[in-house]
Amino acid sequence: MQSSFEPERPLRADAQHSIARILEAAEKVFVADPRASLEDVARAAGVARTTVHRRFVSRDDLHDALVATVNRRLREALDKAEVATAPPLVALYQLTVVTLELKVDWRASWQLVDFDSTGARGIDPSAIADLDLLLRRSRDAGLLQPDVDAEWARGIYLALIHEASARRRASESASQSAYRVMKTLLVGLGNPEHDLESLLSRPANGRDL
Amino acid sequence: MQSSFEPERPLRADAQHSIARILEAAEKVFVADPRASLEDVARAAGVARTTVHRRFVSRDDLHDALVATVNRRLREALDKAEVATAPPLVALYQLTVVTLELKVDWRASWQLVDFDSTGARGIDPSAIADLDLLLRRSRDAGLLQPDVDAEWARGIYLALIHEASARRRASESASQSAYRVMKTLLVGLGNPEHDLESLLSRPANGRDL
DNA sequence: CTTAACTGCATCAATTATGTTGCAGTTAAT
DNA sequence: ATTAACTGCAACATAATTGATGCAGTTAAG
Repeated sequence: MQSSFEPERPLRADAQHSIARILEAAEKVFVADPRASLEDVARAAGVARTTVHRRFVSRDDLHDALVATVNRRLREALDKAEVATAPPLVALYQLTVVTLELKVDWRASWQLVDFDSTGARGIDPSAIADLDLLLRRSRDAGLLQPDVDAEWARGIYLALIHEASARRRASESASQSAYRVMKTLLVGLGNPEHDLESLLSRPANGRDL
Repeated sequence: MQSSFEPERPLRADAQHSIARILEAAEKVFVADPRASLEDVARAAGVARTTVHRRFVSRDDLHDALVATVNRRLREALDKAEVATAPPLVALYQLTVVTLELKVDWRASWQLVDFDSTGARGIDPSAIADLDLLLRRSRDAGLLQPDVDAEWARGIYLALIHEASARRRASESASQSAYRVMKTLLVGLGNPEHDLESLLSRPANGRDL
């Protein structure tokens, strides 16, 4: 929210309920069309358009709130997975399951998150830190390649989750999707029978492939 | 474009030039803000707003044209890579290099493409067919796992390219990025020293991880 | 129960985006 | 060189969106 430092008393229960409904409706509507009007959002939320404006100063404010929602849920997911203490593979798997659901349910809001900033639209830096911690622990446990690039690993992990959530079929359970992601992350799609390591042995100059 | 079946004579050279500049400007502007107005686009293109409207009936029409541009370039990339005849690994690598550039230069337009449709905003079905052909050839050549899911493989490949293009650094050359993508696609990020195959041995139920 | 908060509705204001038209000047194509 | 096409500019029209306000009725909270 845009308000400087929230000095106000807590909102009444029905107001909080309105906010929740508006956020959920905004997510639904913006998935279908990011350019949808706030009136569309209000209609989907079952509230009057003025209520949307009362709760969110502007469209930007609403966007900020959606990003905040994603950040909050991501934080919960990280905490739930116990990234700092659980065995890396277990934590990675748990995190994958929950984050998959988060990306399925909050796809449009997720896209509003700016992974390169820490402002109102930025990603929670502690979330990135926790994710990196988990990946580092995975590497140190011998799970990931010792020389793996941290940013690339993080990006790939999130990209795989994104992809899995995008083409998640009704027939596939969350755990199956998570399994897919983990397997692709760790061993890729290559045939283990084939000696791919030698085929890919020229990191200095990719032209040699 | 929206026009039903283009019965008109070819456009004059300067008009074609305007169209090209507008499309490039639209790409630039929409990367920064998908909600930007057509006036912003016109300004960036160095033409009058009315010219934009003359060349593109509506905002939707402009979007269609951007999608068409992506489809055209993708087609060129596939042809250039000789996906049907070149050795799979070579073709895959060539395609990766060119598609990486395409995604870097036309990021916003790429996002307008609907991979699940074949309409005006849909992806060129022949492009998907060619990509699938290449992946099938790769699988048959023993490069990919024999039981790999076609849709998943295609999605992952594009997701990796997307990720690589998103965090492509100035310091990294196109071929280096392509190498990264290929390696991750084929062997993942897992440590080959570690017996990951056995860790990941329960495809039926991911919970057993 | 009392009160303050919240909502819906109607209304108004201001801005912005979209799209069209006419005209004068310029430019590509034959 | 002639002509048709194209562009910029100004002007106009319209619609959509955003945002604010007042008021009456309802509801949560003490």
